[in-house]
Amino acid sequence: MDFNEKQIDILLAAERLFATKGFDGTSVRDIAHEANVNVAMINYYFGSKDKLLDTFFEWRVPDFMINVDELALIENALDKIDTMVDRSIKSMNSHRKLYHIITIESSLKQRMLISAAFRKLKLHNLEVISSVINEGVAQGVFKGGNDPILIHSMMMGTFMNFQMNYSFLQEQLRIASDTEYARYIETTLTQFIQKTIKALLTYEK
Amino acid sequence: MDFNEKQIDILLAAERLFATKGFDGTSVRDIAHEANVNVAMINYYFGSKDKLLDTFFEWRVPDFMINVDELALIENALDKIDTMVDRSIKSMNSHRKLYHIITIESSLKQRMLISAAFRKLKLHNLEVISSVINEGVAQGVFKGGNDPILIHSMMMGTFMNFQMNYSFLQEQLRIASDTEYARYIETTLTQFIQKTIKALLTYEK
DNA sequence: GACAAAGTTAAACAAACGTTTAATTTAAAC
DNA sequence: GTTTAAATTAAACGTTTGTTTAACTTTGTC
Repeated sequence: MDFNEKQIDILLAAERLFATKGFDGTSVRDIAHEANVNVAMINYYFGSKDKLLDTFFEWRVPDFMINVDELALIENALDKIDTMVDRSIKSMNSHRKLYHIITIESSLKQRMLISAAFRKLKLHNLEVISSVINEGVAQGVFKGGNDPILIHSMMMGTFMNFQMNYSFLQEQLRIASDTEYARYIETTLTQFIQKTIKALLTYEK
Repeated sequence: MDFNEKQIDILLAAERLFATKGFDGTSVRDIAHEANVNVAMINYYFGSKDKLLDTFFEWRVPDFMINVDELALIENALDKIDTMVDRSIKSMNSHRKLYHIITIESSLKQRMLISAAFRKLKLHNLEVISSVINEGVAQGVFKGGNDPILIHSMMMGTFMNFQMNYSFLQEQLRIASDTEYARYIETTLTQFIQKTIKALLTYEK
């Protein structure tokens, strides 16, 4: 999975355009123009527009996997939650536009390659969360009876909501720039999700 | 805002197709075929494909507004949260496919009419949540320092995640049918969000 | 420097797109 | 029954779509 300069130009151009116009809303000519290459180069290198999206996702997907090794070093269950959330949000946020596209595309159509890879990713991250929670329950730090699927959904959903309602939230939070918004996600939003999960896992009744 | 039978056929056909294929992924010929009408009827009645989406949204948007009158009758702050969440989820869930499309479309493009109407809707619901929380804080039932925007985002995001990751979650939760999934959202997921908000608002530190 | 392979280009391809036209049918009004 | 407007149709409109072609240039190898 190594690409030459021109291929990377195309992948990055596609990433930018898909994020603002969607997959169907972006033409291969748009991509070619944005990447400063000839239209035919996209089919030459990637086969088709669909395969470009597949390749694109496979290129980025490893970045979204939660690192298990790092978590294994942490003993305290509450700290584990914090680190897990922090790393998850950071990885999604660093490629947030891609994550946006993938979520939309896999929710709309049967994209075999993407759906399969995306499914594996979610399954991995779900298992990591599950084990962190179960460990905390075993230690007596967390209350039982909380479905990890729901907690996982809450984390992913809250983050995604910040992508999908970007302009509304930027206005409401009085955030001027793109970079400040990204920083807000990695600080305030991350802390909110950490607090929410911990509140939930220690909540009586 | 009253439509004849044929117009409603078109709106319903569009709703079904947009939900599965997206707006750009659906052609006016698809819609015409699904609604059993001539292609030209869509432009005849709605002007254009874009205006069809606008009309479509305006047609449904009142259903998504949280009813303030009902909440005013409830005194207990915790009960207010429960009712507010229950009604929000119920309304979104009853038109969940439309909500799916609108979220995607308004996140991708500058759709003036939709964005404006959607913005008003979110603003209304956000204000309702804010007042419920502030009331609870004034009563001493809730801890202060929780931004209503984040709680609102959490609720909407968690719900939306259940739309966007439909097949993954259906598989993980071992839910066989569409109706059972809808029921799960209105029971288990609703309770989870209610619990999460209450845990958050009463959480120490 | 000849040769083969890879890279690159403009042009053309058929198919699908949203929309409009002009002709025809239906419905309502008098 | 005639007239007028609304509804409906098949066909065509000009664009744009993703993809392919065939000619050309660059690059690396012997």
